[in-house]
Amino acid sequence: MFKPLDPLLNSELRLSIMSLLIGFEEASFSFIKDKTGATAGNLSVQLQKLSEANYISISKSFKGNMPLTTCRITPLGIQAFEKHVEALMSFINVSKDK
Amino acid sequence: MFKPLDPLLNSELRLSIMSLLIGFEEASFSFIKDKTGATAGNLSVQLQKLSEANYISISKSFKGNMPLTTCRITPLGIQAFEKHVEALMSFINVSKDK
DNA sequence: ATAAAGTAGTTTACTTTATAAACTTATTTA
DNA sequence: TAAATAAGTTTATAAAGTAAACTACTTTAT
Repeated sequence: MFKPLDPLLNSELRLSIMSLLIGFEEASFSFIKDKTGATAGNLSVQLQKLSEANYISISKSFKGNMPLTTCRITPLGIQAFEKHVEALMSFINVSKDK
Repeated sequence: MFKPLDPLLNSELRLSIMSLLIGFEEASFSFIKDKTGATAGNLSVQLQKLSEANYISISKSFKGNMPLTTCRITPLGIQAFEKHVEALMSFINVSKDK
């Protein structure tokens, strides 16, 4: 009846991150922080979780002298996001005969 | 950019309950338990939370000799559900200019 | 030159939330 | 009358979320 939700994506911040990366392909730590309004600490933790699941890749470099953390969504991440959206839909369209 | 999710509805089981009650108008504890596959304990706790928020109403009666807990969604619950769905949509349709 | 403020994060400690196991109360069946 | 079943609730524990404190370095002001 209901398709299972992805626990990793059933978090407002992590869903925001994934949603951003679906749209932007590539985004810096600061950009994501600004767009989501998350605290740096929380963002750091959630990015690591998504990275550990291979939903995103994180690369560290420098922009001038400043550290720059760049995030991208992976093919697995895109797949997981789409599956999660499908699952969400199963909660939204409910009819009695299903 | 992203509309805020309702913390109460951002839980798989509570969303399932609300989704069921949107479709069925009225459902017993056992029915919800069967449909969601939740344990009784977890279901009891989550129903109480939804009830405390006035998203559902719970009425206790007897069917024959057996206790019967019947749940209904309230107008506030319907409103919250619809708002939450709208918020979810904001995470699903992302375009660069928003 | 150096102190103060800002940038870009990470780690840690704490709080909240979710969940299952254990319990309660009563009923049916063997 | 003992054992199993039904319908829940309470409570203890595990997992998750979050902010505060910290690290490390850079830029700006004095």
